[in-house]
Amino acid sequence: MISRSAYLPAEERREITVETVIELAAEQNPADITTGAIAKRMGVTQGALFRHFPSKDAILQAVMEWVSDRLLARIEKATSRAASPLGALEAAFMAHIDFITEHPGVPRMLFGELQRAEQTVAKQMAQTLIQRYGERLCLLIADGKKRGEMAAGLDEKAAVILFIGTIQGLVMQALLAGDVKRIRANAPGV
Amino acid sequence: MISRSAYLPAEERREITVETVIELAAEQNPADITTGAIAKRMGVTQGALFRHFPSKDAILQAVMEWVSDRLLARIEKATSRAASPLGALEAAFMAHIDFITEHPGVPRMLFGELQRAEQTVAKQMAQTLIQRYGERLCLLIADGKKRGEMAAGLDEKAAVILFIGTIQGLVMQALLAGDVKRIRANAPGV
DNA sequence: ATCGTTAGGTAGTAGTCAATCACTATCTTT
DNA sequence: AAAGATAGTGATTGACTACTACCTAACGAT
Repeated sequence: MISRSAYLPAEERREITVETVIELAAEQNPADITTGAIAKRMGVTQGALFRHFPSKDAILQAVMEWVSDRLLARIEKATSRAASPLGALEAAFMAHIDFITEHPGVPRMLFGELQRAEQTVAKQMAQTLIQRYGERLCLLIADGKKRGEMAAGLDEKAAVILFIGTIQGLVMQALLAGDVKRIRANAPGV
Repeated sequence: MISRSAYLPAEERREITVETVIELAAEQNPADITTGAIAKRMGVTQGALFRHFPSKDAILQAVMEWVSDRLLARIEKATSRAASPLGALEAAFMAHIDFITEHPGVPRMLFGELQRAEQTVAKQMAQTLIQRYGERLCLLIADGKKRGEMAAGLDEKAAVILFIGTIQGLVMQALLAGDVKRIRANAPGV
């Protein structure tokens, strides 16, 4: 069959919706992505979205789930391939940067969620994502200290803040320059 | 006169408005601070705001101006008192952290502005603020290299990203924990 | 081929928001 | 004390939002 069917199955629609939101987040403020804008980009009417999601927040929730799964999986994969803890950290860093380069909307959505006042489910997911990420890094650093790869006096929590902060800094620079590719160019130097 | 007059002069109202916005930004998502919420906090009606500002964006613009002036002045003051470039960097770091601790809404507003898609005047001011800040740091680092305080091979731009990124990281941690004081506690360690 | 199920369209509703405007209260100048 | 100027009120407007109810078109199993 060459021609696609006019209707998509529900699961596929949900997937496409999530990807569309991340796509839109790369172009505009995640805070004012409307359901209308999402639907328009998908080539459907606005009301159709609510056949697959009970609310807008449920959409954001699905997005955070998507991000969590993919990002953590990539980090896991990258670190497991590395020989030493230090190498694993570097691999995690580059994997993270690669992920963001592919999906520039992701850090914006994450930060946007964290900014929210109400404790939504989506915000909770963003929080646990970063928390789990931090723990993973903490383990790597502890491991590195044991093997003598890193200074024993190193404060692990501070190091984690530095690690994530550096990525945030790169993202912010890209936000300022409006240029996503610059991230990749600067990353090795840092 | 003990009792205040019922009406405030325009200049004072503008000042209070700006401070109120920063206050609100510390408690909720800057993106959805409404003119109604600002007015309510000030104890005036919503319409009254538009007697002193032509639009909501003009209010945000005034806020960014307020932030720019105060933050840069503090950094300048802190760095000028330091004996060496390295000491100046440390002083700038702590001055910045202090400023954020006093006004937790500031980084949130800054980041919120940078996220916006449209090129508003407020966004431009945020951009130039960070740009000028970065240049100032760059000079300090270059100076430090000359005096041999820092490694000559150090990439200045990367170092600046690290510097600002670290502060961003601390802010994000506070955002996660919902605890502003933690910033100050962790700062020296980093 | 038929019929129940599911995806999507159409056309709304209720609510919120920034901005406006006619009016009133307060202050200042003379 | 009168008059003009300024600060603030309160009601309203129009644009935009998430969400819904009802209907139609396509699908899939028998």
